[in-house]
Amino acid sequence: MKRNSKVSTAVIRRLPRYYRHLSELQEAGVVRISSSALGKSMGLTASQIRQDLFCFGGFGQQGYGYKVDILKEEIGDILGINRGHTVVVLGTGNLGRAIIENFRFSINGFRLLAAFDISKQVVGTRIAGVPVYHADELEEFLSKNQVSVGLLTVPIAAAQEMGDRLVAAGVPGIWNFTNYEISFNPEKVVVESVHFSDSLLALNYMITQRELQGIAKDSEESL
Amino acid sequence: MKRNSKVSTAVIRRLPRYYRHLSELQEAGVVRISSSALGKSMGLTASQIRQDLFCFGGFGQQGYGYKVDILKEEIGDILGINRGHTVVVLGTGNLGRAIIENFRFSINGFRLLAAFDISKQVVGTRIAGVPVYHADELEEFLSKNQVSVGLLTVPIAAAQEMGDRLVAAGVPGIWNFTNYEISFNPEKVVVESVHFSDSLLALNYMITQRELQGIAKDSEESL
DNA sequence: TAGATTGTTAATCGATTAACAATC
DNA sequence: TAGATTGTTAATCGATTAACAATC
Repeated sequence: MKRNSKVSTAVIRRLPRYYRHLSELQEAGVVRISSSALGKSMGLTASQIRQDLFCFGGFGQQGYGYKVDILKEEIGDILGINRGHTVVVLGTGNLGRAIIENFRFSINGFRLLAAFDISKQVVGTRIAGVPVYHADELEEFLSKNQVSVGLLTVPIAAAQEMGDRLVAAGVPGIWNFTNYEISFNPEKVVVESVHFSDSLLALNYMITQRELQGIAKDSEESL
Repeated sequence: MKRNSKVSTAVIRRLPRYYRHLSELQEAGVVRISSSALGKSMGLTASQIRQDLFCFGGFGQQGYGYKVDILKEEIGDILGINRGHTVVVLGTGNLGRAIIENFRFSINGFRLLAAFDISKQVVGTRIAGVPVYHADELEEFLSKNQVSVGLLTVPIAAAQEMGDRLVAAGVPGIWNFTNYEISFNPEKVVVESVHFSDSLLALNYMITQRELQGIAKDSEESL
């Protein structure tokens, strides 16, 4: 597999979407797809899809298109789905619990090893089969287990400190669900944040634009 | 306020980040900030920030910079935070419940009016003060209340149908947390999706790149 | 006033789209 | 073979960065 040394973030952000769409196609029993058909269903141009895949080498056949299962497999490899990566969850409040119980880690190539909290009520129990340890045991656990990603769902006040402890223990990835701009040495760790409020505010902007256009249109009509 | 008819999505996606950073600055008691200082703290260039704000007209003072409170207020207005928008939540499983209990809607300019579900155990109760109605009552509620956004946390199988019902009732925005590519008439509704798995897969890609670089480096060193 | 920093235009860079030869 | 569709280069478009006059 050819790997362009520098793949743009725009392409990287599209890869999971490709993977998801190809999974849906595969489930629907689609065997083969052309770049133009895939583009139509995803709202992208055929050219862009071919250009994106070209970053990693071609996976199609000229005159035929792409085999859905092969392309899905290849993109999965590029995303690192088969690398045996692992997660621990820090914080088992509502959100942490919801993710533990509902998010299909295995489908995304991750094993969920454990959760950590400080509440006596949950420490020592299991959530959806996942053991919950006391946060004091974090370092010991990390020294005994290869952990790829720490998922932060702790209260904002604890976010930076827990993150620092993960980084200090050599965890290479942080998946941040706290609505807080935690900051780490980018040499040591990759941070991916899910900011619900950024998402809602962007939606709010788009709705507002519609409303304003509606008003503008109305006053035009009333002229 | 000058509104460029066409503001790029790249700019729109940065607006909530500006808003969040300015809120943090305000809380920290910072009164004034220059584009270069804000850029440094957000990882953007000063030029980009000035260019972004220029889309909406200038909010700063030459030779001085930007007043944090004024800029925050202006960006809040651009995002539509003071427009009295409202939300209802569809689905009160773990994730829906977590969002209802933890997400600060009011800080983002939204009022959370109600939740809907089909489970007898929750219908008729309140979650964090929010009434839970039966999904059958959705249309009646929507006809009596101005609802701006429907938050979808229903099971995938129900996502499209519930979304269609929102759209049919004239709800202008859908905030989609189901990991499913629902599709609606873009003339009628704006959809903003939060795909946890896309986020984790992008993180996985970045971690994998690090690992591969590490290996490449190791084998260089061993030469 | 002098210094600082914005508002705004121009230049550069990068991403997307177009085009087409290669080939299945 | 003829038709279809990719891989890949070139052209275009848009976003970011640079520059600097305006002005606080």
